[in-house]
Amino acid sequence: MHKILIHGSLENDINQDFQDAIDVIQRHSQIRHCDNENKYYENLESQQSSVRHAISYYQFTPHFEPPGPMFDWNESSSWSHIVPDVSLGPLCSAEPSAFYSNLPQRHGKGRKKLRLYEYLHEALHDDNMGDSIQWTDRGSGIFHFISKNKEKLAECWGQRKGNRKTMTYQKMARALRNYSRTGEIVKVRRKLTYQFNPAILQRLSSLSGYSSGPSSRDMALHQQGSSEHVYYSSPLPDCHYWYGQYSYQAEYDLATVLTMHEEPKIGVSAQ
DNA sequence: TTATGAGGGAAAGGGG
DNA sequence: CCCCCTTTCCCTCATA
Repeated sequence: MHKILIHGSLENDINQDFQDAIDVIQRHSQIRHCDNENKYYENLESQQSSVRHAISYYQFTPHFEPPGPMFDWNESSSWSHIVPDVSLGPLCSAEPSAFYSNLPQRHGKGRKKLRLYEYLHEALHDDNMGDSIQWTDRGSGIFHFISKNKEKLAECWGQRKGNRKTMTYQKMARALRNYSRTGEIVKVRRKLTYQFNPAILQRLSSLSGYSSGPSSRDMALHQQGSSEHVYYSSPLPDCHYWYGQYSYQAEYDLATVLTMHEEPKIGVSAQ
């Protein structure tokens, strides 16, 4: 875990983050064998309602379908190429970056409005947003915001939507919290860290063509995680696995989620 | 103690 | 008008 080859300004953030991740993993590798359930129930007391909602939602929706039809932009969009290192200046421009500027009009047929989780997935593959949002573990859809620049991403989101007032991280995070009820994204117990629903992630990935062609940014992150190979060995969990393991999530912290891939699955998803 | 992040109620906004 | 998905505001709580 010594050498991390990251270019430019990301280095500090990533190093710091990676260090934190290791930290957490080490700290929790000692307790995860016996403490997962305890942690869950412990926290359930404080957030029971929303978590239960999420759980029951999945339980009664074995084949999870995201609410509503998805956007219909196809993978021949500009997603297949990555702008290497284009600076956006202080913030993103009023117009969406060149990277995904063609997306909005691709929503013509079905859902018209871009959803926040879609935007975040875009940003995750946008080099220009690398200082604001990054994959923590792409394989399991875990990502985090960079504290220092998270407001930039929020502002871009707000501009994209054409909101009247400036979007802030706080407000964006409120919207993110709404997802914990419907399940598109859940909170991982680590600062600024969230996780896509695997079904959503899969769809976003296939639509964006990113499952096959990682950007340079992804490669860098891949390298970051390579010293802990379990990061990227994660198969796409099925929905049962998701709600059984992750969506309680909320109560599992990053280390638990990540290390879970090497643990035998707990028999929660039996149904 | 302060700063920062997190959680969520409530109501308004705005598109479909 | 209703519903969905936020957006906006605001308050409380947790923790580093």
